[in-house]
Amino acid sequence: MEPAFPDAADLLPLSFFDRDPRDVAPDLLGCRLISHKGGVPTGGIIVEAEAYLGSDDPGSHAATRGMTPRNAVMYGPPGHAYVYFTYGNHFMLNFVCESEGTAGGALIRALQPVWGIATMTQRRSGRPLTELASGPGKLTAALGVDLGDNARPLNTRDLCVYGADAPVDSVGVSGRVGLMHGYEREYRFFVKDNPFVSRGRTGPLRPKQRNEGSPK
DNA sequence: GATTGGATCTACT
DNA sequence: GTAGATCCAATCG
Repeated sequence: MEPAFPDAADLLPLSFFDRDPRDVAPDLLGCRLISHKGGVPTGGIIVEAEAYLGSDDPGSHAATRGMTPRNAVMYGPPGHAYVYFTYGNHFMLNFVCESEGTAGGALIRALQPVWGIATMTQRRSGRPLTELASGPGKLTAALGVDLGDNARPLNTRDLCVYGADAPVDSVGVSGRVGLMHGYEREYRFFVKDNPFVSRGRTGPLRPKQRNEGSPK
């Protein structure tokens, strides 16, 4: 059955995020993320996260061109959700870190489903448990997170983060996934021996060669 | 107006 | 298991 629901007293204070993302990301492992979309609590344990810095990080949105309307949230106060649309179909969920005025965030890449599994399974078209949230786009779909959650504080009923119930067994570190620049930096943290961690890269990373004739 | 960007999904070997 | 196509928005010139 489902483990006990986290107590409100376990909510992470927003100050938890007011520091370097490289410290926040590993600390998020084992923490519990829960959403209340449609009145149904869904969520689980964070098992994979990546750190993104500000202007000094080539893999960050903030590095490309400073602040833009899209990534402005990353410069805002810590402890807020930074949700952004990509791939035309998928969302990415980040937690804003660092003090207001400094860009920084932790990207949540994988979740171990715990609460509302039935609902999440429906949202994921009946996929097996291990694939409900084993990826950034998958996990937002499972939780029902969308652009409406952008800039939302992480201590509200709709979306909140609780501290770790128990320390994680073993934390692994590796290079980040899916980046064309800055991927060599080892800012990716995950729980070792956990089947819910995303596989990282599978297919070729850069198709690059598109439109080979194929007139239409 | 044109190009870039990255994860997921589906089909096939 | 592997490979390729898809898809929408933001950014750039």
